[in-house]
Amino acid sequence: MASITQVARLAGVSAATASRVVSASDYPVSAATRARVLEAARTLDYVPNALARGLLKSRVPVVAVIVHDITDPYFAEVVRGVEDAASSSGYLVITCSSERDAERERSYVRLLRSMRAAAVVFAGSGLDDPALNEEMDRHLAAMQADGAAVVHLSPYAGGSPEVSVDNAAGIAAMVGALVALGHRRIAFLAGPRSLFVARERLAGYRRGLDAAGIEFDESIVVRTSFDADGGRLGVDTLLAASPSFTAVCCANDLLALGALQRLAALGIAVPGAVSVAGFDDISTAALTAPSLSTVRLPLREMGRRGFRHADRLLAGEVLPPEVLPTEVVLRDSTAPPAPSAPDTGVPTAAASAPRTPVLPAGLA
Amino acid sequence: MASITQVARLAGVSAATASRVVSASDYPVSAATRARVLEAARTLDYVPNALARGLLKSRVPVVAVIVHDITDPYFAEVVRGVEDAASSSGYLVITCSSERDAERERSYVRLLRSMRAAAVVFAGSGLDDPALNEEMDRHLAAMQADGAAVVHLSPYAGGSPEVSVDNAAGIAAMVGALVALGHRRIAFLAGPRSLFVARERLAGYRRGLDAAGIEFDESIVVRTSFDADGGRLGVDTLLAASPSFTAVCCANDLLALGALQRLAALGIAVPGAVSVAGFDDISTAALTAPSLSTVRLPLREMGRRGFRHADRLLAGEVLPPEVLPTEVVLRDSTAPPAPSAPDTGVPTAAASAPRTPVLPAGLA
DNA sequence: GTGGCCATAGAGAACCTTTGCTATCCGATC
DNA sequence: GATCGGATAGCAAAGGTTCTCTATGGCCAC
Repeated sequence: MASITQVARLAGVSAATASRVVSASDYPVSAATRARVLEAARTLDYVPNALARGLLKSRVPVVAVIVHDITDPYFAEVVRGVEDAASSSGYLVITCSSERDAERERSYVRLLRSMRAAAVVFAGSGLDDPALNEEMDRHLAAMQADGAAVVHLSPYAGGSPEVSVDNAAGIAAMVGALVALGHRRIAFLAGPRSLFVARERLAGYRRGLDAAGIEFDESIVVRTSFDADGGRLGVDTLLAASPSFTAVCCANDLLALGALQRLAALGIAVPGAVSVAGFDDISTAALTAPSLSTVRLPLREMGRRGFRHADRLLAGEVLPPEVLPTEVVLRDSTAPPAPSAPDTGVPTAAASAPRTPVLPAGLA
Repeated sequence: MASITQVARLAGVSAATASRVVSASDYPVSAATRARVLEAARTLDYVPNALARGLLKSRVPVVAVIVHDITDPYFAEVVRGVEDAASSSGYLVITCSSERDAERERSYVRLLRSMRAAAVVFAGSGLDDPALNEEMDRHLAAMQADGAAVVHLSPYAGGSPEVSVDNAAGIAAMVGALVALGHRRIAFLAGPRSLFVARERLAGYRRGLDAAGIEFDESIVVRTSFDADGGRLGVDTLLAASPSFTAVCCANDLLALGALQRLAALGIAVPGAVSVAGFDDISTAALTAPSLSTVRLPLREMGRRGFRHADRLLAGEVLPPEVLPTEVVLRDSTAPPAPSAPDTGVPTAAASAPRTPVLPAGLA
C-alpha cells in the first residue's frame, strides 16, 4: 500500500510537501507542484493512513454509538441518524450493543479509548446503579480528558442529556389525547423501575393524569421489561388483577406491540374494547394491524444532532442542551371507549363493534 | 493519556519490557518485573494505543459491515451477530449503511482502507451493475492485497458468498408448504430485478412451483422495491390486474408486512381470503396480527459466522463456503384456501370466516 | 548593491508501540 | 578458572503522517 513517501518520491518532492497537498492544508504549494503530487497519488492509488494521522492527532475520525441493542428499532434509527451526519463529515460509526450490561459497556469504552475514537454517543438511558455509574464516570472523565466528545441522548446519572426529547411532556400529551377521546381509566405499562427514561415517562403519565384531574391509581400501573415480552406480560398482569380500564398507555412501542399481540390472542378487540398507545414511533408501529397510535420521537434527527453536537464539542465550542419536540400520532389502535362498556370489569371482545377498515391516516 | 514509556518509567524498566508485559507476549519477563509493570499500568490508568499498534501491524482490530440500511431489521440482526462474535475477539464493529448507492459504498470502502480495518463483511446482496461492480472489485482487490479479509453473506457479482443461506431452497420450501395447505394459485412479490438475492428467490419460487407440478404464471409475479412500500404496491398491482390467487408469497418479510397492511386496509381477510407468506423471519414478523408465516433465516448466526470466517481468513486459513439451513415457520397468516372460494376472481373479505384467536405457535 | 521579505520547499522530530538484536548477569560445565 | 548458555533486560529502528523550523530563491525598496 502506497505511503506519502512513495507519492512524494514519484512526484519528485518531499514528504512534507506531498502531505500538504493531499491533506488539503492551507500551506501554500505552487500549482505545478500540487498537480504533480495529485497525479502521483492517483497513479499509486494512494489512500492516507488514518492510523498514522490519528497517532499524531491522538484522535481518529470515528464516532461510537452505545446502544442497548442495535436490533431494537429505536436504536437502529438513532444510529442511522448518527451515521448520516457522521458520514458527511468523513467519520465512521462504531456500533456497540451493550445490553445494558456493566461489563460489556466497560469493555467497549476501553476499546474505544484504545482506538482514540473522537466521540462517543450514548443513545440509551442510564441505569440507576451507583456502582456501575461511578466506574462509568471514571472512564468518561478519562475520555473527555483525552479530548474525546461525549454526548448523551437520554437521561443518565451524570446529569441531563446534551440532546434529547421531553419524555414526560410526550407521554402527558398522549394521556391528554386519550382523555380527549373519552378515556378516564388509562392503564400504564411503565417499563423497568431502574431505567431513568422509564421514570421520566412514568412521571409524564402522572402529569397527564393530573392535568385531566384524574387520580393516579397504582393498581393499573405495571412495571416490566422494556420489550414486547414486557407488553405481553403487562397485559396479563393487568387482566389478572381485573381492574377496569379502557385504554393502555405504554412507555414504549415495543411494549405496545407486545400488548397488541397479547390482546389479539385473547380475543380482546383493539380499539373496540381497549385502546392501546405506544411511544417512540418506531417504523413497525405503522405496519401492525391495527396500526399503532403513538408519540413520534425524531429518532433519526436525535442521532444527527447527537453527532453534530459532538462535532462542535470537538471544535471547542460550548453548547446549550437541545430538546427536540415530540408529536402525538393517532392511528387505528385508539378510539373512544365503547359507550356500552361500564367503567368497571374486564373489557370484553363482545363489547367491540367490527370496524370498517380504512387506510391509516399516518401513512399518506 | 499515559503511554507505555510513562508506565515503563514508573516501573523502572524499559519501554520494551513494559510492552512485553502489557501486551501478553510470550517473551520471558521475571515475575517481580511483571508485577511492577502491571502495578504502574494500573496506577496510570494505561490503555494501549491501538493506533500505534495498528500502524506497526498495518491492521486494526475493527471489522466493518456494509449493509443496505441498519434500520432494516434484517441487517440489524446480521450486524448484531457480527458484533457478538467480534466483541469476544476484542474487535469493534463499524456499520455502513450504503443504501445500495455506488458513491456511498465507494466512499465507505475508501474510509475503511484508510483506517486499515482488518475485515469487511458485505451483508447485503450485490446489484447487477457492471460499472459499479468493476470499481468495487478494484477496491476489494486492493483491500485484500493490503491483507484485509473480505466476506460476503449474499450473492454478488464477484462469485458466490463465503457464508450464506440457500435462498432458492427456502422459497421453494415455502411454496411447498403453501401447496400442502391446498393452494395452487400462488402470487409472488419478487423484489427488484437487479438484486442478485431477489433473483435467487424468484428462482426458488419457480422451483417450488415445478416441484408441485404447477405452471409458472408471469401475470401473478410482481416486481417492486424490497420494502413495505413494495408490498403495498404489489398487492395493488396484483388486484388491479385482477388475476385469481389464494396466496401471496413474498421475497422478504418487509414486502409481506406491506402486503398485510394493504390487505387489511382493503378489508381482505388474511388468511381467510388470502394467505400471506414472508421470507427472513425478522423479529417483527412474530408481532403482527395476524402473525406472519415466513422462512426463518439464521440471520444472527450468519453474522457470527461471517466474522469467524473473516477471522480465520486473517489467520491465513483457506476455508470452504458455508451454507446455513433455513426453516419454514407457519404462523397465522397462512391457512388452507377458503373452500367456497372459486379459483378465479378477486378474493373478497366476505369469503373469510372470523377466526378464533389463538396464541401464535411460534412464540412459545 | 544590499538588506530584508515573501513564497515555497525540505529536513527532522514527534506521535506510540513492537521486535530483532545486543548486552548483562548468573550458574553450570569442561 | 574460563567459557558457554539460559534468562532477562535494554537499545534502536520502523511504521506513516504532520508540524515546526530552516533553507533557498526571487524580488522590492532603500
